[in-house]
Order: sequence, then structure tokens, then C-alpha cells
Amino acid sequence: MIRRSDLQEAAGRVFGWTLRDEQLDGMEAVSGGRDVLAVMPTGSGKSAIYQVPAILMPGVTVVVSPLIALQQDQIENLNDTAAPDAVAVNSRQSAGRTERSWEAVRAGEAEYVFLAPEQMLKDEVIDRLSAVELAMVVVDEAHCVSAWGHDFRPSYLRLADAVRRLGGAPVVALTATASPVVRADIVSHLGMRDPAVIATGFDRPNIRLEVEHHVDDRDKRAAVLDAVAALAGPGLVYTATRKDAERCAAALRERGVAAGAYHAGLRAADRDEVHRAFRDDDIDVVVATSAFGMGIDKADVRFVVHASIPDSVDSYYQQVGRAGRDGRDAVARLFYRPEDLSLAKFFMTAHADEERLTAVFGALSTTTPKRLRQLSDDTGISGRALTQAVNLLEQAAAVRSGRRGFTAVDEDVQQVLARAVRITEATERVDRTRVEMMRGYAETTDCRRRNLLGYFGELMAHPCGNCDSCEDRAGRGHPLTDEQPAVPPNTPVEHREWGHGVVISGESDRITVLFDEFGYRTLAMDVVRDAHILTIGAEDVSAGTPRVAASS
DNA sequence: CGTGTGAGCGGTAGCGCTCACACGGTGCCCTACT
Repeated sequence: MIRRSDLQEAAGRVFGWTLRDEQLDGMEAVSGGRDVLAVMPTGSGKSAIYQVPAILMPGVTVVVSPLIALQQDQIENLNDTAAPDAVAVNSRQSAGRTERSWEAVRAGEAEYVFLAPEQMLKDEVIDRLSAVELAMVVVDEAHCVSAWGHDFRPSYLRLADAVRRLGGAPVVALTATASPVVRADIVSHLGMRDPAVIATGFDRPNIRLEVEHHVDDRDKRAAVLDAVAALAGPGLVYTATRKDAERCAAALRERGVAAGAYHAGLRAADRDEVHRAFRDDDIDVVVATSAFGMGIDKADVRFVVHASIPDSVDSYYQQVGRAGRDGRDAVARLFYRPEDLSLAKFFMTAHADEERLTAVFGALSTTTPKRLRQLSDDTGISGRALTQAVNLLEQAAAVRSGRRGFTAVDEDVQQVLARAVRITEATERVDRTRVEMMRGYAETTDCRRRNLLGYFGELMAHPCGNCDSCEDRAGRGHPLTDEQPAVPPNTPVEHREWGHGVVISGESDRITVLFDEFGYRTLAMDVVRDAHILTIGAEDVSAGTPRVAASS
């Protein structure tokens, strides 16, 4: 373990930083070989947790980061300091450049190497990294493990294999926003062992929270335009579709607002230009799909408007968090129509491809384990589809991942398929309740901040005074009151019908529980008590005042 | 699941209505072709 004074000294000498306690806690842990999960807001010096000890620890630091553009920014930032070199390995740079990166890693000239998770699945990459000493493996934007790993970028769920093949260097997972559920997902999917958890608070009290309800779609669109034209920029507008982003940006320009559209369907050059123009204040407003966000390092964003409701509170808070990073007043306003939730649910629809699962399971039903490369040659399935199938089969306990690759268990394929389908259905069911939690935020009459923070497992007794609910209630002479949850967050529960769950948040008369297979459910305490349907902690709630041992 | 769009229809020349149907988000990587 490296001493705090040495870390502090290196931080000052190389980066010009003075470290805070929570950063030092993380650094100390990783330098002692322990895994670290850091949940800290953007701009709070999360990256320092790996950047500083990397210099003092022997070996190269591997940084897994979701976007190549993000990697480039970080490499440039590092190379502007007195820190040793940072290099990248990806498909967008020339083969020659990648070769030079590897040479720098091999020769010990590069201190940091940046890669996308997909790279970590390649045998060649593992071989190259195995040949050198590793200080640690960093997973940046680690919430992507949970948000994207399950279908969009399944490579995220295979990072644990890669770390194991690399000899088990300590893992550092970093993210700005992660509910307790997402944290647990990160820890389990990255195979972290008893990680040191560094978490600072989620609250962003300078961001005012508002929801505007609408019945008619046209009215809502018009209201969004009026609002954005009236709000002081710079600001962001999030839309649900690419077409809406284009349309809204054009309508704003017609009204004299300097607005640009941003979504994944645009050419790379156009995307870069919008990003640049926003950063340099050449435009005031970016109207975007969820593609715009990670890596936006603009401190003076004054508003984040949602023209449509996003698919989860996780996404919402991530997007809202881009406002007011300078600590000055900012507004987060959601334009809500219940019908908009249907699109979010549509995106949550999952299905198991039985033909593909059968092929992969069959190909693995041999005595010798296979790696992805071999499996791809044998089945003709590759890329995302293959990784997805392997992930699902592993989840169904039909495939095991070992040192030399994957092997199928000896079992009838029909039983395996039935389990895979059941898991997929449960996943979809849980995902749809995440959408319902977002509806809950939009429709709550309670303090919005209390609702949001509750989702992230943070208790807030007092109403915030900086949201439309608080203001509305105060204006009518019945201000919101303090609330204490009937059961503390993190308490395990057992429901007669929905099985095992964990208390997420609650008030005095109801609790929200996340059930493993049935997702988020809000239960009224009097019903729970009277009907003997829920066992809280070790006891039946109906037996009296619950005595609960909060698990960590 | 909801919205946008284009075809088809009615009844009559310029347009409005209904219905069926397609479409909807996020990025990496690799291979084939220009």
C-alpha cells in the first residue's frame, strides 16, 4: 500500500492537485491490491483515483472506456500533464499507430493504455497485455456495464473473464451515477472481490426540478419550444427520437435560438462540429437523443429540458446531472405525457433467439473449452450476437466460463432454452418496472428531489424547497412535511408472490421494493402488515414493529 | 404502444377523412467494396 503522503506529493508534483480524503481512500485501497468502486459526481476528481497511483505502482494501467472520443480526450488531458504517456488501441486509428501503442506498452514507456470493452475480448489484446506487468484495470463510466452490457454492448459482461485471464490485477470501477442496484450489477459483472466503495452524495441542490404535464402532443411540443426560447442558456434538450431532435432544433432556429441537433445518425464530422460549437459557446442549445452526453465537460449548462420522458430514472438523473456543474442555479424540466412512456417500453422489449442459443449451446457441448474466436468459427455467429448468446447461456447456468474458455453443461437443450426464455422474460419485466419508476417521478406529488434521491438509496427527510412540488404545496399553504421510511433502504424482504427483494426507498406509509424477478413495486404498509404477505429482514412484518438488520 | 405517412376513397376540382403499416436509441469492430 502506498502512503497517503506519497500519493499527495505525486499528485501535486505531476498534476498540480491537492487530494481529498475520499480520493486518497480509493488510491490507498487500489495500491494495496484491493478492488475499488467509486461513485462520485463528474468534476469531483474521480479519475485521479487511478491516475495518481498508476504513476507510483509498477506496470501499465489498462483503462476500459466506452467511447473512443472519450478516450482521446482523456489521453490528451493526461499528455498535457507531466504524467508519463497515455496511448490507445482501437479500430479507428491506423494499424501503424496501434502497433506503436503496443510497442510503447511493451517497452514500459506508456503508463496508461485506453481500450473499448470489445478490445478486451480479443485474444491478441489479452496476449499483448499478459506479456507486461499490469498495475490495475480501470473501468470508466462503469454504469455502462449495467445499462449497456445486457444487450447493446454485451462485451461489458465479459470483462471479468478478461481480468481473470490477465492474472487478476485490481479493478477500479468509476461512475457518476449508480443506484444500489446498478452498483451491485457492476460489482458482480466485473467479478470484483470485496471492493472498497467510495461514494459521495448524489444531491445536486442547485438544480431546480420541475415537471410539466401535457395531454396533447402538439401542445407539448409547442410548450417545449416556448420554454427553451425563454430559458437562459446554454442548455440541453433531450428528445426520444432522432427525427424529433432534428425537428425541434429546426423550430428553435426559426425562433432565433442558436440550436444544433445531435444524434447517432449524423455524420461524425457533423457530430464533432455540434459538440465543438456547444463547448465554445457558438451555439446555445443542443437538441439531442441520448447519444449526447458522456464526455461533455461543460460547467455552465443552465438547463436540461426533456421533451420526452426517458426510459429510466438512471438515464434521467445522468442527463439532468449535466446541468449546473459550476454550482450555480440550473433547471431540469421534464415535459411529460403518459403516452411517451410507450416508446421507452418498446425499447425495453427483449427476446431470446432460440435458434442461436441452440447453435451456441451445441457448439460448446464438447469436452474441450472454446474461446469466442473458435466458437465464432464453429457457429458462423459473431460479434454482439455471439457474446449475447454466451452471456444468456451463462446466466442460465448452461455454460461455464473457465480459464481456457467456455464449456456447456451436460443437459437437455430444451431445458436450457426454457430457462433462457424465463430469464429473458424476467429481465424484460424488471426493465418495464424501471420505466414505471420514471413514471412515478413524473407523477409524484411529493418532493421531487426526495423521490429521485430515494431511487438512489439516499434518504432525504426534509423536502428540498427547490422543486415544483415543494413550491406548489407551500403556495397552497400546506407545505410538504418530513418523512421517515417505514423500513430502511437495503433491507432484504421476502414477498409471498414476488419472492426475494430489497427495500429501495419509502415513506412512513409505503415502501418501494426491488424484487429480483418482478422489478420495482411500491407497497402500502398497512396492506403489507394486514395481509401477511411480506417478511422483512428475518421477521414477518405483521408480527409487529419490524426489527431489521440493514445489510451493507 | 403511439405517431407519422401515404394510399385510397368519396364525390366533385380541392380537400378532408379513414385505414394500414412502418418505425422508433445508445458504439464498438471487421470486412467488402469503392
